[in-house]
Amino acid sequence: MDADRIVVNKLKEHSRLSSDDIAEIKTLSFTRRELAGHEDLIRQGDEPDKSVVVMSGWVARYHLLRSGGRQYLSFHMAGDWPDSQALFLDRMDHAVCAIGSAAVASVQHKELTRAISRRPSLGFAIWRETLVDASIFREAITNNSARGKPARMAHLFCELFYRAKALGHVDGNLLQLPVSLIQLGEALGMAIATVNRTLVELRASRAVDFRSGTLAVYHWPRLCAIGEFDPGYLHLKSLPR
Amino acid sequence: MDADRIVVNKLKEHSRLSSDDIAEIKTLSFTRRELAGHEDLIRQGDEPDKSVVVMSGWVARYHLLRSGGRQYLSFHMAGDWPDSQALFLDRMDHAVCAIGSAAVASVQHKELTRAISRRPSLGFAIWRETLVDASIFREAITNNSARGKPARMAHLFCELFYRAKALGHVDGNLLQLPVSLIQLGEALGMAIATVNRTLVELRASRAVDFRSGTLAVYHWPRLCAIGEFDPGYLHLKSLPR
DNA sequence: CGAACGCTTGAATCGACTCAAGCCCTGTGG
DNA sequence: CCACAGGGCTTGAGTCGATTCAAGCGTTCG
Repeated sequence: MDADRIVVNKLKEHSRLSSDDIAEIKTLSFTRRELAGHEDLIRQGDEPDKSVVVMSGWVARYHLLRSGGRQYLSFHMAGDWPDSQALFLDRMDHAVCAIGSAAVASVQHKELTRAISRRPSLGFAIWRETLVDASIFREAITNNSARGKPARMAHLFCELFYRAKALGHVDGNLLQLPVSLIQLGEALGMAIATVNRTLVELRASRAVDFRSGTLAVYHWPRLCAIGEFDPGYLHLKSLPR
Repeated sequence: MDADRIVVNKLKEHSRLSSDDIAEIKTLSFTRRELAGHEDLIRQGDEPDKSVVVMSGWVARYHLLRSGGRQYLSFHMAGDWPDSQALFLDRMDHAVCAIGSAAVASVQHKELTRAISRRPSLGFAIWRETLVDASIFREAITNNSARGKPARMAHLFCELFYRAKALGHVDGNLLQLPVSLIQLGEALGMAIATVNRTLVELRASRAVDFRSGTLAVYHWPRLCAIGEFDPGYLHLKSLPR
């Protein structure tokens, strides 16, 4: 799929786009780039001059820790803008890497700001995109701080599945999600041993299974219950299911 | 101080404002409101039609948990826009309450969007404000997920002190911060007993003391070291100290 | 003066982490 | 084609630390 199609599709999740907005998006020139697994796309401290949209696969944002470890902050799939913030914040306070092989498309900031100044409503849509992003971060704070381990993991699964479903990336009850248990632990703030034990526990609930890079949702309502998941914070206009 | 002065002062932290931008800000009509301690200003699920700037005291954002408890997400002092996101996200996914007695000033969204459409650069400044907000949330994820208890608490103290200093709210080495230990625990994801024990531990370092609503910083470099604090994520143009 | 709230502290419990060993699968080189 | 090395996953045992529970103190406010 073309980058502009993906962008329009994504922004329509939460914003109304006029045909002029869409036409403006079509004028943007995207440059495609393929990424190998674990490849860094942007590093902490970089001052990028372009913004990136995910075209396929997954990309993640993370903080580098003093210890050398990572704190994963968010996961992004086709349609997401993992560095939309860089448009107005010069220096990256976090890094972005590929999770499994992925592809992205980048636009020059200059082009984007020109488009925004021509179509302010397009700017508002992208702004809204960054605000949803912030909302997801808030939920992550609560998730990692206030919920028990099984609920925490279930909540992440719920969110990723729900977002992927909204963007049409779910195949039946399966979602390809090539994260390792180590990365899962670095996202949820748990040691790898605990990640695995929690996974075993969740399997026993017969609501989800995550193994070898595939998330299988067997019982959505029960999974939501375990994860205390309420999708309101994702601010999607059309709430699937 | 007038609301427009406070707003200009705050936005100048990270954005360049032209005299036209400032003039536009001065046209906004703010309504002042006094808040008692613990009073809710905005509730989860609300659909506010105005934005709020803190005038004095502290305000906090929080998620209500199923258990009835709270997860505090961020603390805001005079100059901050604790609900800037509500401009473009209709439904509040979190609540805002006063910490101690506080005052806020509100503007109608309509007025604000009108001002933004007239002065796009003003919109960019507010947008940047929301992006810094998101950056602070990201740091909170890392703080609450990856750092040990003393570092976690020290980091929060560093952030609040640094931000307050930048806005001129610090008096010598003292910062008025009327949060209870319970609230501190609900922000940092620790039980109250642990909060107190960690406080004792930090006192022993002779770098900080927090008691009866006052934060005293005795040794800033050591406090930063304990909290692994690097202010880059606050994206301030002029970095004090 | 009594009640309520917030802070403090100790003791016991529980859960997560670390450490360690072993497994499976994959990819590589002999 | 098989052996081996490495990475990721799995699991158990022991340790450590945070939580819970509980009691007591101080201050504030009605």
